[in-house]
Amino acid sequence: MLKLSRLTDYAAVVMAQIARYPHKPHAAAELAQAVTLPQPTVSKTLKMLVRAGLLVSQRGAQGGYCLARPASQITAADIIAAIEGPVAMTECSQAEGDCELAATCGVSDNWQRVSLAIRSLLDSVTLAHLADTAPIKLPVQLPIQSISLAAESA
Amino acid sequence: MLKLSRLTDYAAVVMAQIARYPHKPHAAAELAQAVTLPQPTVSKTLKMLVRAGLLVSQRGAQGGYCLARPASQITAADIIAAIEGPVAMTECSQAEGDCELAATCGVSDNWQRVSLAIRSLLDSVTLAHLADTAPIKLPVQLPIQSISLAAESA
DNA sequence: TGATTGGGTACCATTTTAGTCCTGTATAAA
DNA sequence: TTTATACAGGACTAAAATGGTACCCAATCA
Repeated sequence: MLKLSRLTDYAAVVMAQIARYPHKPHAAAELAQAVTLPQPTVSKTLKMLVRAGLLVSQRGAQGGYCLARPASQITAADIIAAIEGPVAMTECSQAEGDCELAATCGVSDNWQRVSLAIRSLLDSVTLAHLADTAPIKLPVQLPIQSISLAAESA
Repeated sequence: MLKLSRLTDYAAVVMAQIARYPHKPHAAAELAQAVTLPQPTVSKTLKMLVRAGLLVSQRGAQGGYCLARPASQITAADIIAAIEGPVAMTECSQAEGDCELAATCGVSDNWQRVSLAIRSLLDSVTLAHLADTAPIKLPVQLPIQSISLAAESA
């Protein structure tokens, strides 16, 4: 289904929640309550986001989590990567030379292009967009034939 | 990682292989050999593709698999859907009302838009493109601000 | 009639995912 | 200085998805 994992989904929701009140630290318990999810799970997600550098944490009383940078500078791709690792549609599009089928498959080049296009789409969507209740404006897909700018050839 | 499952990858490779020689039926064993994958696995994949209506099969001696329609009318989204089910990034973007967090999450609308954009990207890539050894021309992502066409608001 | 080739299903092993818990450490306030 | 608060890290378990295989049946053609 090309689906995000559940944790990634949680991460987005939690990040959005923080983004809406960016000026105070948010404790895990508070966030868990706000998004009605079990606390340990939310905690786990938060830790991953810190390790990825998207959140900063403050220990101790009155501590909690804050965005590491403005919501407009955190992308959907960042959040996905924080939980699931780098966005890549196929095995071979993440690391070079790992796929010993490359010779017979003859599809990898084009998959990688698709992967890249999705990646750049996700790069263009920021947390500020996600957290906004108004709809994001996304490019509508034009027919391929009408597009002049092409990916570089391999 | 937002990754395709391995079977989906196989499916694309196998479909591309058939697309390159569209005029004769291809036996599972022949295809397995061509793409150097175990035969039972290739068979399984082929069966799924038939059930999804992307391939037609012919039993008996000299039988095999053919494309159900021209490669230019089979999309990447079709292939993915055949193996993994409909393309949808989040739980709530596939079926309405299944996500009881919708009230607190406040992100679902925008995720759905992103999901739709990816979907239309995948709809625009055909098997003919994938099977082609020349690079596909894909739209380069423009900055969101510069895009005038917006998704309909909910 | 028998060889060939796909169809369907059930099954198993492995990996991934989700979720929980425990113990340790930093911080702020009393 | 003490104590309550809150994050850090890792281990562990349960459940689900995934990948792969095997088996037997049905259709087709020579």
